[in-house]
Amino acid sequence: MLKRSKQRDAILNFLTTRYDHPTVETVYLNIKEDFPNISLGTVYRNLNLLSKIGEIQKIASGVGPDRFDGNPKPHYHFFCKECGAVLDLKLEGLEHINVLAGQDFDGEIDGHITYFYGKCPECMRKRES
Amino acid sequence: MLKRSKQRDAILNFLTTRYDHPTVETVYLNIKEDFPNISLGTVYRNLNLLSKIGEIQKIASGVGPDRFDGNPKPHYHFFCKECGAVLDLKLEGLEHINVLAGQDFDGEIDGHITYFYGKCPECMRKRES
DNA sequence: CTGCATGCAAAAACTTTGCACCGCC
DNA sequence: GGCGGTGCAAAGTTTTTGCATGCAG
Repeated sequence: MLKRSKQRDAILNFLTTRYDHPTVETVYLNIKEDFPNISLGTVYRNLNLLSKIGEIQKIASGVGPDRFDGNPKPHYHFFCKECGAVLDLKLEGLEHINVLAGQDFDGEIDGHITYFYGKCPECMRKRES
Repeated sequence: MLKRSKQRDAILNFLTTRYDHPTVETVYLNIKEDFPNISLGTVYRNLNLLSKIGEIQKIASGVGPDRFDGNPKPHYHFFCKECGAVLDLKLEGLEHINVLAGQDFDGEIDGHITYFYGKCPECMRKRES
């Protein structure tokens, strides 16, 4: 029932070339270069669809628009408080915190969402100058 | 420069009586009982102000509207995937994960935001029946 | 008085959706 | 040709903001 489309292919393909976790708007503007008639609604629909079927990840920072990650494998993210950049972190899984959280809790802990924040390497460099 | 207002007092006071992390809308409707003329804008302004000065916490789940917590002390939250409830967790600080995250990262890790998700005690009970 | 806070409404920011049409299987 | 996907635009949701007025210090 899932039918392929050039637009969706292009969106997925674009996302795999970017490591800066672009917003919907960024995806839209870039895909538009190849598909001048594509609509924002289509980008939203496909981005949501792709994240639902697990081919990409949606990152909701809570500030500003959602961002998307072409890497579907679980990993952690870092948000720079200075420039707003979103970076991938090299970090082993933190499943053990689920256990900690469950120790004093009567419900069921299925997982967690964590993001780290601070100053990114680039902004550190700027400050030192 | 920070001038007191009855509305803000009422909002802060209301929040300290609630442990279910109400949304702006909920706060608005409740405060309205005592201040029928209060506007949603005022509630937003005060909630944002209070969280900025650290008297309350803003919880951005990424889905639906933000929620607010009258307890300013750092603690972790749990989101129930079934009923949407937001609960406080009894959980010691997880500062050690900041260290882990920083081990392979050239920037500065100042902190993290984590929330856990799963099934809350109440929804567990319902399922068992 | 001075200026922050409020109420009101408009607008901004972000996202979803209804509908007619298009194109793949 | 049937059905999912698209483009377009309208509408939905959540939040912010400009402005005149009100009230605390």
